[in-house]
Amino acid sequence: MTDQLSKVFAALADPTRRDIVARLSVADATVGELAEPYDVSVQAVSKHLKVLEDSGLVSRSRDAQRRPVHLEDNVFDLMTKWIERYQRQAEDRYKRLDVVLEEMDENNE
Amino acid sequence: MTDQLSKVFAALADPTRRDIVARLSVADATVGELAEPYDVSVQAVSKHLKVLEDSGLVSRSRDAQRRPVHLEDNVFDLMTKWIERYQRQAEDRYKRLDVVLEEMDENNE
DNA sequence: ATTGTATTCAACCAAATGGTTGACAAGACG
DNA sequence: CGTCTTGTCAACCATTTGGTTGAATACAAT
Repeated sequence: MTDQLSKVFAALADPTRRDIVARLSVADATVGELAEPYDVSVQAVSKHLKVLEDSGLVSRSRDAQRRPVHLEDNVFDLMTKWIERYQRQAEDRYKRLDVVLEEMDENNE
Repeated sequence: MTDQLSKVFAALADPTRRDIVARLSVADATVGELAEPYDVSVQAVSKHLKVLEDSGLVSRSRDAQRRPVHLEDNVFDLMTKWIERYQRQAEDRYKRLDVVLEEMDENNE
């Protein structure tokens, strides 16, 4: 699982990580702040953030002993492009199917 | 991992499964047809299809001993809605930040 | 009735995942 | 200096994942 698209999808497959992303869309936050509402250890959240960082969804800077986490929203485009491509492809297929059915109809008249 | 969104993201985190979805966007296909180009057993592909089916991304009908697989493209909306929501949220935040910075600039003039 | 084709089920295995606890590193601050 | 805060690293554990092979099921076809 080396490609970024796989990593991004895998990262968002976890509800806790999706929630972290949701909260980061409002404001940057430190690891401690992010961990606070969850019923898991700070280390576990730190691991989640590593997964998110590896996927490119977040970046971390440094402020003394704090590590503010920032959402890299540009990565969303990677997903939406993939999704839209095949969604469109599928839709187009049904459109073409409609045409075929219409033609069949016309031939039956 | 019970919620559908988690299942859909997890399903698409695998390159083989993404490729299957891509091919199904062109046309329905049987398990055997889908398995053919990959260097894994038919059973492995059958498992992949089970994951895709559990996520709601595909459905299977029956035609004698065949099990034609069909892409349920409506599930894409589930993802795009989630993504767009937080993408917009993040963008709005930067817009607001821009306003703040502009105001600071104005005060400095 | 036997054989062939398409697919799934079952048991197994190695690797990855998400969690834990304990120790450590880097700064802030008394 | 010593100590508190913030976060990561390391080792460990149970569960899940993606693959395998072999057996079983469900039809078709001869």
